[in-house]
Amino acid sequence: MLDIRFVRENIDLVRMKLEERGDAVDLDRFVAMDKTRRDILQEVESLRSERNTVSKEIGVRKKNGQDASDIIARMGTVSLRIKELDESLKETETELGALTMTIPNIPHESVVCGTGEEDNPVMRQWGETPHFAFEPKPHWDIGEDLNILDFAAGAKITGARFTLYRGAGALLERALTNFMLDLHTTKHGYTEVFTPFMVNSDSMTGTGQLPKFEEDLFKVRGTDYFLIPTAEVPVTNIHRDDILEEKDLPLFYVAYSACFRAEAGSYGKDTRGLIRQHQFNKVEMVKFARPEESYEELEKLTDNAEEILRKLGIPFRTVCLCTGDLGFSSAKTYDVEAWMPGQDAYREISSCSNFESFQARRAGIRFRRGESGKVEYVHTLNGSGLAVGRTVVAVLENYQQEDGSVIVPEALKPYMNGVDRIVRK
RNA sequence: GGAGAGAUGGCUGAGUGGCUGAAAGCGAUCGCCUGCUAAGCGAUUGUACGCCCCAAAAGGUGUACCGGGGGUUCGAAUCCCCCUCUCUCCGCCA
Repeated sequence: MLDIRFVRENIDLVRMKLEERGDAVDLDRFVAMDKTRRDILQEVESLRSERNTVSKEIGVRKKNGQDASDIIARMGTVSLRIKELDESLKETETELGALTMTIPNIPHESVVCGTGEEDNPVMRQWGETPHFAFEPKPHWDIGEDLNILDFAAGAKITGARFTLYRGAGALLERALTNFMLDLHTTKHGYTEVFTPFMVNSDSMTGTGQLPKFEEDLFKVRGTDYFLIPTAEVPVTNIHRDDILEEKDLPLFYVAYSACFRAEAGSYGKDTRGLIRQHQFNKVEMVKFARPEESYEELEKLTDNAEEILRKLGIPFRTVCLCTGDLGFSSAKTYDVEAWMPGQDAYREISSCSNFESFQARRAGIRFRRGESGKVEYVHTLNGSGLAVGRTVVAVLENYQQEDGSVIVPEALKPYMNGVDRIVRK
């Protein structure tokens, strides 16, 4: 959610910035509704003021045994009018609120203009892509040949886009999760949290999934609850409606969670393998920062994600999403893309974003400036550190051997119960 | 799932229709006092939105908010209805 006053006062700038994203937003309607709201508000508030004053007078008269029927009758009319105005105010605010909720964030000035993925500039690249003396296999073949990934079983148990991990596969997923959590908590200064995997609609609204993207979510029948598409939602909402102390900022949280995505509209995309699942595991980093430090924190956050890949020895590149590819709530996003030899492509494995005050405003997350005592919105940031399933993919494809086995990366060995090579059993 | 008790400011806790944005205490901040510390004294101490002023900040002013929503009334923290959450007991359960 943008600052309504900022939009009101910088309407042309906002219009221009949103056009860069390629989104059509009816800002004229927004401005008109905003004006209507303030007009009604002024009228109803002055009537309330009158009523408050006169009601006191009624109280005084009654106490003194005087007659007050004339002003009581008058206030009856006033109250009726207030009720009418309240109703139209509510209507206006509901509509204005709905409209406001559909306006995306303004891209940061450093974000390049573009229309899609192909326009994302590559910021850096790390690692040598491995050379194979044989044709590298995609992970779905590696996993099935080693009997550690069972896509058929996942489909039988649940349906498409669900996978059963078996033996060393399940161990690998768990090892990666623990490796990531340990690195972020012991080396990068994050506090680990473990959250509910279902959240209510207020939480989903706070981080921007609702109301616009309900079709991407799984809703729990008969409740107001949704399965989380990312731990970003519960973790960011830890501080919903809070006023934090400046001295406590920045706050760093890391959380493992299962993530659930309906993947509506992605039919036919990545239908094979682990890349696009309805359920996957992810370690998520979330930060709450002062506005003046949030971009520095974004760089560090992205580096924290990249560090996992460097330690695992997996080549990657980092791109900065252009205006046309930027997510709804984000002002700036880096995607970290791991090299997947079996698919001969870089694939997104982490997405690190600065939301500035966009989520904070929706979710009411503020902080008190030490000196002035003034209350301001914090900046929220988050990034995957990393998507665990996709990291399994990267490990399998980068460390595959000609005999079909997979070598366990050095950094992961302490987590693999002595398994240093995954072989068919 | 059944029965009961609750939800008020940073915290504890008064408040059953008007003078209560909310007593009192604690905490916090600033000042005074004081060899130091403690004690004492005084002042300040919520958020949101609108309007005025304004370069901005500050300031002024109005409205709303006592878990959430609706109702009664000239007027609701206070009365009525619905919901949520917390606590206690019983049942069930990993």
